[in-house]
Amino acid sequence: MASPSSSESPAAGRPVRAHARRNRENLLAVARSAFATADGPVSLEGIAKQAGVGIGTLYRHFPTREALVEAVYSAELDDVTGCVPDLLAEHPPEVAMRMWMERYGAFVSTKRAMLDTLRTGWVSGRLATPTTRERITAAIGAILESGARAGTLRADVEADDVTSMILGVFLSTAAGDTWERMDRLFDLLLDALQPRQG
Amino acid sequence: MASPSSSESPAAGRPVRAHARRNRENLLAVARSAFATADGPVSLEGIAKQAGVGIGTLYRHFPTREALVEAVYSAELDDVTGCVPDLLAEHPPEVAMRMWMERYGAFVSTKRAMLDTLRTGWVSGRLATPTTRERITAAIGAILESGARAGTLRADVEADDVTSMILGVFLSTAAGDTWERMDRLFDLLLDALQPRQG
DNA sequence: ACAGAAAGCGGAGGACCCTCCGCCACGAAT
DNA sequence: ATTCGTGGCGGAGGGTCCTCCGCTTTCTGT
Repeated sequence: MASPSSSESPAAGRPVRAHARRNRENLLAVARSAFATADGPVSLEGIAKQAGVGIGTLYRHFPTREALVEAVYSAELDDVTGCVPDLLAEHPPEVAMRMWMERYGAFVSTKRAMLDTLRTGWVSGRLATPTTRERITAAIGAILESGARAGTLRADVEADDVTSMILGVFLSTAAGDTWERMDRLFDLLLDALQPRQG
Repeated sequence: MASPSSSESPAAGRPVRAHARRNRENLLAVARSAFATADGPVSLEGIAKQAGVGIGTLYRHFPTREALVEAVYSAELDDVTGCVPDLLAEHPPEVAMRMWMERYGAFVSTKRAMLDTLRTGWVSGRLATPTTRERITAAIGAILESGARAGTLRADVEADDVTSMILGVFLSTAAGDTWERMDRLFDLLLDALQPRQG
């Protein structure tokens, strides 16, 4: 459009075509806002239309609803996993763990509309997850390890199991309940992570 | 069809019409088998067709997918809740609790195809649940109370929170994982139910 | 510059979801 | 036995999901 040959970004990732990349990002942006705003179910055809592309294009970039949702979810996850070092620097591990749960919970609360899709994707393994879940598990693993060294969190728990439990809390909690209830469940979970006296 | 006047059951529940009742039961039976057998998603239109009724009839009896699923689920739940007294009679409460989780888990494993629908219904409150969930919570409550009296389970936990956690374990567990993983998660949960030493 | 290849696009199409409404037949009342 | 009211029935219809395929646009080689 502008210059004669290639002005877009010659040595970028996979999408060679410039427009393709743009479409993808556009789609992602529209989807993010749609999922964040929507109360009820979100129509993919609506997202495509709003992004000014055909439904086929949407499905080319994100082969399943799950893929799209995960892409949106994943894009904002860095804030959540990134704050672990800070938390660990400022608080003892067992406190950091609790605070991080809270943090993650707040994040997920804004993603209610995606939860079902995410669950399905994770549980079915259809979301070949070297992606999201492992990042979460890594964050938890870091806190856990730190707590194990300090002796304030038990050392014999797999981080991925804790991921499951936290995820379980989200999944079994309604959008209306939110605060108190989720807090109690997290407290319960944290009790389970105390070092065994035996 | 057989006798001239009313041979069906004159003073039964709501459905006055004999055929209506039969349709309902038929639908339920087909649905049960469909959900139990199916790998992928289950088509309601398929169920209706297989039961020899129109889709409208299915929706008349079960206004939403959730209602149908819950009806199927609920029908078999008595075995699970009913075994609590036996368990408590033969084992100390904390052991009974663990065994019951296992029992419930085995039951749910055969209901994977319904899980998403059930979750949505429960969490959204659309399934005005004087029904299923409360029966589960009552069962848990019984064990919990017995454990509190014996001093082997903590007394300061709400039964409904335990329901949530167990449900969470189911929801965050894949059909493939099943055994080991669910066991570990239940162990974790049980640790959280130990009496606090503080 | 030009032509050929193939990446990328859009939307028609088949399946399913749930709603809505006109018709049937069951059963009661006469 | 006949008639009437109404509970119950079936399926058409509008919306969404995802797949598939023919056309367009961009890039590459000469």
